[in-house]
Amino acid sequence: MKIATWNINGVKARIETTLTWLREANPDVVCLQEIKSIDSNFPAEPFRDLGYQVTTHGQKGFNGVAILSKSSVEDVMIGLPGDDDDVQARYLEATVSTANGAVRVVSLYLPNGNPIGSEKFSYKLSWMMRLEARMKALLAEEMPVAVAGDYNVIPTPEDAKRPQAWTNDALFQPESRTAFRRLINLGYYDAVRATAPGPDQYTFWDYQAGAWQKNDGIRIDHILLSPQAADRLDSAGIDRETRGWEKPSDHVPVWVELTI
DNA sequence: ATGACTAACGGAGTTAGA
Repeated sequence: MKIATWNINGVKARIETTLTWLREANPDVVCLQEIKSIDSNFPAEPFRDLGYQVTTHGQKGFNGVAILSKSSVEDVMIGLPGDDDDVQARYLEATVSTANGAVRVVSLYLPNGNPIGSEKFSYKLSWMMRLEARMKALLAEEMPVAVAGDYNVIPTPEDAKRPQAWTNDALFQPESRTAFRRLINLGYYDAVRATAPGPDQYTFWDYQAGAWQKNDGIRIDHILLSPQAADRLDSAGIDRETRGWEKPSDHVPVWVELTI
């Protein structure tokens, strides 16, 4: 089972790009972020035509996540538990089943958190604490779990071309990186890092200042696997070539292949 | 150098991204 995640930066603007990549990469499950669409406006038909069941959790104008799946989808959970006042559409969870087994799949869009010291930054950190609680509960299920999405965290200096340029950014703050390590230390496996070691493994390049041309990127899109999923990990990768396409997202897809 | 792009909303500039 191939599970991918991609922050497409607007489904309306990215529909053709997304469909082109789906035809080439042919993932079984796709987690989308920043669909920037309410559920009723999401263009589900072209995805259904490619064989996907479509589950969305959107809102007007920004944010919004989705899960596309070629096999059956059950037990959908909308929103990250822990704060009834949080109205931002950033979290979607569902069980994807085949004849060979089931995987609990999360599509998340973690808050950016800039600028440091603002309410947005404290929202990011509290959101990550809620995520830690949820991911701990998921481990207790003792089943394959793939927590995929745009984490908006640069885990280590190796995950940026110019780490010094991010020292005053919420994505690279010690608090953000510690919170990410706490997720790993629950017992999750950073699949893309493990299978794409070394420098220059990036998933985001800014639209500005020729970042793509200079490979001035960062690695902020991650797939964390529970032990039961990591045991089934065959391969993982980053589809960086999509960043060079016409009308690209500023993020590229990352994916894992599991024996399920 | 908080600039540089891009998308959504709305119908001109503002908000948000990272």
